[in-house]
Amino acid sequence: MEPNRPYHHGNLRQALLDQATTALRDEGVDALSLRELARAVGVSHAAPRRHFPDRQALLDALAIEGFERLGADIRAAASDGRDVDFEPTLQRCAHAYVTFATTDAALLELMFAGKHTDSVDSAADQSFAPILELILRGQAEGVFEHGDPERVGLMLLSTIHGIAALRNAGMIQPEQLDWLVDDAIAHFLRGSRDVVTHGVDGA
Amino acid sequence: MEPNRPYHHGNLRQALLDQATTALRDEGVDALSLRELARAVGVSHAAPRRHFPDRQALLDALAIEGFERLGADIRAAASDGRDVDFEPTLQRCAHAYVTFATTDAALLELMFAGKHTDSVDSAADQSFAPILELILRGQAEGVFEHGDPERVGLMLLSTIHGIAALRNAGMIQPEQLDWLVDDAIAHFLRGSRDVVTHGVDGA
DNA sequence: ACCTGAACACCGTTCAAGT
DNA sequence: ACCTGAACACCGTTCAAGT
Repeated sequence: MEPNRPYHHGNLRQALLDQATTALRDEGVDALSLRELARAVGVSHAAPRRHFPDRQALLDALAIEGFERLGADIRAAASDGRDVDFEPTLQRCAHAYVTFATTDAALLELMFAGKHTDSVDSAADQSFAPILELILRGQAEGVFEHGDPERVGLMLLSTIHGIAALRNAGMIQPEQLDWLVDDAIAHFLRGSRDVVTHGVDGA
Repeated sequence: MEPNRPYHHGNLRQALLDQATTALRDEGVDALSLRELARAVGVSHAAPRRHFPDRQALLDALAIEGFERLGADIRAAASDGRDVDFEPTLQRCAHAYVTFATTDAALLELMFAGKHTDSVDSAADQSFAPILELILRGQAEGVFEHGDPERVGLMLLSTIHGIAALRNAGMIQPEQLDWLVDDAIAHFLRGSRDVVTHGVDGA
């Protein structure tokens, strides 16, 4: 829309990332080619190189954007009803995670592929921070399982992530999804009946 | 070694699968090319097509072999001490799962990629059968969490798989792995209280 | 039945050259 | 600084042809 941009874009980098995000959702990782991205954006096949030295750099950037969006989704779910009960807040966060994970399954795989650089790792830490905060709050209120928050957080994350992964693998059916997430949350709460052991009662 | 085999192999299919398994472990999925496989096995680049119509067919076959091996590993862990306590048996199974998953991280991704055919799904079901059996036994003995075994099984599987996935993504450190798995198991047991707190020393 | 060899379309990556 | 266009090596897939 501007008159004097160099060739085609003021911001080729973001245009490529946006196009890649769509293509990733529609076609999967394997179908994601730098050449086709360049074509779709209207630029020569060598142009992306200025912004992403190789294909992996593009994938890393996508993963970082993914973690940022995931973190924002979780944060939104957490602050949505900060003034109310702990359990539904935690549930909203978990469902936000699973919704993200199932909506952008290919992106999720990318984010957890583990081939990425340090910058991706720190983006991941950022996105999980609100979960840790929530756990601390739950422990302070006495409704969440005790123990080292770091480890309990990894445990909760593992469970929710595992549910999402099994769903994306087709091993969990859509109808089971919400149930399982709520069960998983209940597993980590103190005092809400028969979840693990059966909690509260003395002995 | 035989004198009169057609060109190079009596069993090209298995030779390709074996080579692929090694390459997968050493180089990852992206580096897995049919042409290089054919080369490594000493056959023309078009030869694999008789056995695997396309690349995905090879990946599916690898996934099936993976599930068979995983199932065998779990079954071995389960029957290793069938006559002793339930908890250590379950722990051995879970550790077998995680060991498999972290040793063959790329293969695990393939197995849970979800793009595969029905034959892969049934192989997956087969490999998880011993877990379900074990849960039934644990419930009968009254030491394992109650509830629909199908759902509790998915829950347990999600948790263990999630731990393995986060480990492969680099978000869980090697030293934390065993701890987390044992904690996860304890989470599903009845009567062994306050699992994730600090366990060993008296209250 | 099983494999070969050439061919096609596509890709990631590189680099001299343009503006 | 940012992009183009040609070039290179590699790949998956196809198919007529060999044994």
